[in-house]
Amino acid sequence: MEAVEGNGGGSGLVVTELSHIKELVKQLDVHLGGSPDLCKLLAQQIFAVTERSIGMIKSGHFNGPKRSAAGAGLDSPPLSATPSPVSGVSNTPFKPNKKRKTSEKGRHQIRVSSAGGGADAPADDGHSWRKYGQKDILGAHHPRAYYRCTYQKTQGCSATKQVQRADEDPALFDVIYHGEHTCAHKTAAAAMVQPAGQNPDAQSLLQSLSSSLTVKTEGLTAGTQGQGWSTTTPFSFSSPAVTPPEHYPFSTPSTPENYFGQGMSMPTSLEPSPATSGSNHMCMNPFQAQSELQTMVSALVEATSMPVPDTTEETAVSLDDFDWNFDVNSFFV
DNA sequence: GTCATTTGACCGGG
DNA sequence: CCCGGTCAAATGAC
Repeated sequence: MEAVEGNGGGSGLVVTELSHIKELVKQLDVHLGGSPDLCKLLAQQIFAVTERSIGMIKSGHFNGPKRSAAGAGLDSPPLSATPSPVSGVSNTPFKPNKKRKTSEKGRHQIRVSSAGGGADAPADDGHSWRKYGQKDILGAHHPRAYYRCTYQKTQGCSATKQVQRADEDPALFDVIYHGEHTCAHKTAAAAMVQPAGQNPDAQSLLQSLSSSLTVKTEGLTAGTQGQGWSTTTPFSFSSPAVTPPEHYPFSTPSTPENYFGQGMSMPTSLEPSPATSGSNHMCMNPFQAQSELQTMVSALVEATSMPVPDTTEETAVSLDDFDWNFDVNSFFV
């Protein structure tokens, strides 16, 4: 089989790695046994993104996001986290700058589905947000909502996010995260800290998974240089237990069913036909996909290392609900 | 009463 | 001047 054209010979390896990921996740499901459903949720996310990546690579269409914001000049978080505009209270009636430069802390854009279908916003991402503004954006069909961490005032958390419904598909939302959460308050999903490893086997698998992802990303970088995307995925997996990125796309502490009940686009609808890839909203380029994958995997690593909270052993659903047996090699026919 | 959301105004970069 | 991001008063929900 010849590798797919479009981006060097790296794609073949990529697909191989992706199929490997799926196998690993499968095994993970077995090893996790009575793990919380969050683990399962994340595993499903990994599956979905994996398939997306494969689809993109196969079709050779790495159409980036409409707005080049994501791939532009991210990262470069030159601190300055401690602004010193304090003196503003009292005498001086003059207001501080209401606008910040776009060179804020690290940004991270993701695309999520609405929860349930009719929702007007993506579901909880594990943090408490307070809406502080909404604007109609030129050229966009839907307004953009601005959120900031609920605990910005009490704990000085500077995390913010922007949520905007996708132009074409109202079920999808573009979420851009700014800054990192410094607040200690998180919901169950995001509060997973690193106690003691309860499932060493699973952790081992996940670490292996992480390695696969890293290799894959490198392959893509080498094969598709010059596309205009900046490989801005500063995720580091050198240590499995070190602070991973907090903002991973999905997480539902209370009602995880919402995601996969119907709103989530599942495997069956993920592989339409390569020919019509133009009208599809796969607005993530491979690097973004890898970013999502790595983020979710890191969350999984955390999840596996936490003790079972509420002996909800019954929640051990099987991943067999989805077609894990789909053959990656079929893409190369 | 407290807290979150709404909404128009304001600010500043491009 | 235009447009995106933020502020803050008004309003609503609990």
